Amino acid sequence: MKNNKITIGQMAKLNHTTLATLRLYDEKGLLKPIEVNPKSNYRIYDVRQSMVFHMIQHNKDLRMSLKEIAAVLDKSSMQFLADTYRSKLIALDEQIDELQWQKKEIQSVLHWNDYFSHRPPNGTLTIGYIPSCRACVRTAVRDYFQEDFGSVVYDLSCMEGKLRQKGIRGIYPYHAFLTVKQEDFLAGRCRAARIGIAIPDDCTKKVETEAYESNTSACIYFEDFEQAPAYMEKLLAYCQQEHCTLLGDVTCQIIGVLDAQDFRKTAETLRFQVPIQRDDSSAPSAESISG
Amino acid sequence: MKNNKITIGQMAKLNHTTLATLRLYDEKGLLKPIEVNPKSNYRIYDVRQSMVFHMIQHNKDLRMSLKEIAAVLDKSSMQFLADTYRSKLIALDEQIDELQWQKKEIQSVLHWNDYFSHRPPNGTLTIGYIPSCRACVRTAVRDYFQEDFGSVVYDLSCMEGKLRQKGIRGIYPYHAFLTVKQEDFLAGRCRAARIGIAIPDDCTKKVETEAYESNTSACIYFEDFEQAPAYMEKLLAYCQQEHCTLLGDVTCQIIGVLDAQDFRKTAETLRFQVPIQRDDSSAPSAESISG
DNA sequence: GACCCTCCCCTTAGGGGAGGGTC
DNA sequence: GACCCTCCCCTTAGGGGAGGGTC
Repeated sequence: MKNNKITIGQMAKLNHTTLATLRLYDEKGLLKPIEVNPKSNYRIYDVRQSMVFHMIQHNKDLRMSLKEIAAVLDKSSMQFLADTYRSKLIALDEQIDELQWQKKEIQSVLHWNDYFSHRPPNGTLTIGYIPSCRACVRTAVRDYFQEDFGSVVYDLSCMEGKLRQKGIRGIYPYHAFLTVKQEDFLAGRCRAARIGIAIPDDCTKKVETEAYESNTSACIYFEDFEQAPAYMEKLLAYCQQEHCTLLGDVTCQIIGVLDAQDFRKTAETLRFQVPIQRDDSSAPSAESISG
Repeated sequence: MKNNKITIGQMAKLNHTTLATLRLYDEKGLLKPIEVNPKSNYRIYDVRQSMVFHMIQHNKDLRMSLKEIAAVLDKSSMQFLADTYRSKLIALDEQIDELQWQKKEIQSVLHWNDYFSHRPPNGTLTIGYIPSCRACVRTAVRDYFQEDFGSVVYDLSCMEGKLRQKGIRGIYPYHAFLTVKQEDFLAGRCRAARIGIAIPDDCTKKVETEAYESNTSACIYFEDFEQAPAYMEKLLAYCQQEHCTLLGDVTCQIIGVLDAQDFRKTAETLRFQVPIQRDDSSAPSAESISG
């Protein structure tokens, strides 16, 4: 080390970096050697340039791009540095929020995964608790049950696209559903009335939603959208047999859309559900549907 | 839309994405069209593939790479998906910690920046508060004051490299210092005894450190390392004039290392400081150094 | 005429060579 | 012999063309 001069190899070793990095910084104008041998092109650095290297490295630790770092070096202004850092601080808070969202989202998918893995088998009839939610809902412009699941997917994709534009993401696995009016259900007509997507609690201010109260529902699980009418009939029969009074419209809840054996294929997992009240007296009441 | 079949353009519009993205996913095997016209190579998708696209998009929102997503699709296993997500959760916590560190680091640089901008001018003599710290310290193997600032930079870079390997970063702007023994100071010998780097409080367990207590010090600010001996003499004269009793060794604190006008150049900003007790009585005590 | 195709070049921050001079 | 040089290719997730066929 004569006059503080060192070779690129010594510079790299001193700063625990590589030749490629130093050459890149030279090329990008971040850190140029103080001297270049004109015939061999050998780079010569001053030891004190380690300080500049440390500054660059520190700024990289703060996730700044080389371009941003170059701008700071070019300006060489404390004011500019402070301004840059202050805007970084704001961006950092947003990034932390983003990571928190990702955590929450992963946890909710893990929960769904667990739920899906333990869902009742095809055809199961039950009476169960349905939690409340808020949902973005549209009137069905076509009768999905007369078409096929593709038309449901199409309309849901359109709706999800609009939700995304409003900053609502993570609607996977689909918290989506169709509804069938109670009168159609009773008449055995499997006809879609509305289509909806449940919205996470913290996003309900971003879009217009409707409240769905928690309730006790009679449910039937099934796995083929085309068989929906048949399963709806079974649910109706079940309600009659169990002496249920209907308290609202029927929902066709979409539980899963991907084939559990091949995620690249679609396979519906569905549940018809209708809020009910069970008649404990054997004598049927006026609203009872037991025939 | 015949039989749920749509063109690549319709698929892109439906999912608010681009042709380039769909072609890339085709190439990478993430999402292949159900059909390709053999003579025109036109891609045909099934609307229901939107569901697969949504899954891909959702996983991208969770910062998964296309390779990771492809692995999930290839395995098509709920167990594998859950395992992937659980390891993501752990990684996310680390990333959040990292962002929190960056915030803290930026705030500390902003604070330093403010301090640096308001530092007393060259040659200022003061008596002031010096906060406590813990530092990683080495015996000086050469006398920096007889060489030049390059040798300080060299040794600090070596020390910082070792600290980095132990996971201690962000030692910028340099919280570094040299020390001079009290006896040398009194004899007017500007000779380095030790070299040290202050360690952030939350990292003191990662490396062996020594405690430096807070104190009241007589200080002199200066800006040229080569002039250190002259400024040390001035500090000594000041101590005598102010009837100070020395309470420890002298520290040559490095305040800044980069040129405030050109961040690519080095320019030292320094402060000699020595812990003292001021003798309020005009009669000098035994330890007093007033001549 | 609108839509789709396949190249091809570009972006970040280097890593890892090959082939050839230099201290 | 160890060190350094300049290409050159590679990685991510597409964006933005050009030039040419297709519905």
